[in-house]
Amino acid sequence: MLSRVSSPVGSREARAEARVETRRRQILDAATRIMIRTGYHEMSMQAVAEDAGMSVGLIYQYFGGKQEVLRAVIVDILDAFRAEVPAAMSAAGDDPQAQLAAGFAAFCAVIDEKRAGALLAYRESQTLDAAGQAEIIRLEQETIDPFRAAVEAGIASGVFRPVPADLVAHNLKLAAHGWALKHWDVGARLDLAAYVQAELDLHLAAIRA
Amino acid sequence: MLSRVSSPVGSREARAEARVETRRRQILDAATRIMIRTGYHEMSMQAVAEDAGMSVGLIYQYFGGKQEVLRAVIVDILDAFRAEVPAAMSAAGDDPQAQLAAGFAAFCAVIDEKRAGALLAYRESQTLDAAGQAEIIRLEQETIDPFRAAVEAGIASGVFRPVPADLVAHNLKLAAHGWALKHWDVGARLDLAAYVQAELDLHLAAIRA
DNA sequence: ATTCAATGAATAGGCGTTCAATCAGTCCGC
DNA sequence: GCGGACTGATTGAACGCCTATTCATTGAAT
Repeated sequence: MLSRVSSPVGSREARAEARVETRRRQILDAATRIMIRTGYHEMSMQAVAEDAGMSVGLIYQYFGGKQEVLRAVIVDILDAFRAEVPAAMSAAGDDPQAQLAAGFAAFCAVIDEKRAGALLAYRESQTLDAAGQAEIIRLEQETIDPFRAAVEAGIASGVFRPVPADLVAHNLKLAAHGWALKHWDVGARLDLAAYVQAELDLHLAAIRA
Repeated sequence: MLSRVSSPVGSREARAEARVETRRRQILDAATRIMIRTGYHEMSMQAVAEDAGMSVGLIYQYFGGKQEVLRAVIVDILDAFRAEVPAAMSAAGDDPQAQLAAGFAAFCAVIDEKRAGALLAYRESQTLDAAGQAEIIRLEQETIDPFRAAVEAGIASGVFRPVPADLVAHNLKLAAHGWALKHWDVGARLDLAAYVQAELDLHLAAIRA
């Protein structure tokens, strides 16, 4: 194409792009709602169309097919983690312990907010093809890498004893996921704040020098 | 019915029962193999029949339907955990630390052996109806209750500081599951023994008085 | 007049489940 | 022993249902 060079703001192209974004979001939101209720395999494209207030055919204008919708839904959820956890940690100052506490609390908060979506990402991610799975792994590692970095900084400064930093990051991630995965169990006894507090106490005690 | 009172060993009834068990196992093994490869929804009953070396119709003689096959496969896997973990712990003597170490090692060993099956149980258990899910929750709690008991014993005897015992049990379970869930990540850096060792070090350090 | 978003009926394929038919032992009267 | 019911295991083609995807057509904006 390469038609117009430097299209003006508010141009036809810009409006079109905005409409595309709106449509994709409508579809993603509808698909997320339905999948949370029924899971991927029980979600019919007709149901997504109805929930999104459009026709089936239109979905295929914005996504390649059912599996691409799934991939987009999962990436959408994981993106929230990737955006918020590192942000919370760098806002927490220089103390590794404070960073870990802030990052873990943020992680759990996002998980709590989107509990159903987080579970969805968990259980449906193996439905994706290899490329989709690789993308998910990348997003997840980007999310927890700040944990690893904070632990290493703490070891270097002597606040923490020498422990495998990546394993600690892995454990913190598991504990955050655990709030969603085993909510039927843990959630019956603790609220979110208490869970975060108790888990932090344990995980920090495990590594303190 | 109530035909024969006290049927002799090797009677018609006994042989029939043995055959039923053989058949159910053939079906379960075939279904497990296929689901590990493709997942529940992509598993067709025709494929199970072929893999098990029998006809489709026969499966319906031994199981009520596809979902009942799934339930049996999952229960079969969780049963291995429930059998081995408590056994390892009570064989480990009276010291709570030794008990936790033995139980955790056994848990991880079974997970490692049946990694694909454990993941399967994880992924597909939400496909079950309410009764099936309740059974799974029951099996899981039975498996990890010895962890809780050991932690409480340790607190009572002063080896451990006062921590929420059920949360520690929950964390140990997560760490064991983590070996399967995040094997693509952790397994690249550690072997099973090293993982068990490192996790135990962290989890025990977290609770030691 | 042209472009492109939007529709939704029709297509095509897959699969869980059923069931009438077949097969293989077991029992019993002779 | 022996043949002929009888019982229960086994088969697999056929049925019925469901849904992802397509595409000829319509509608609206430029």
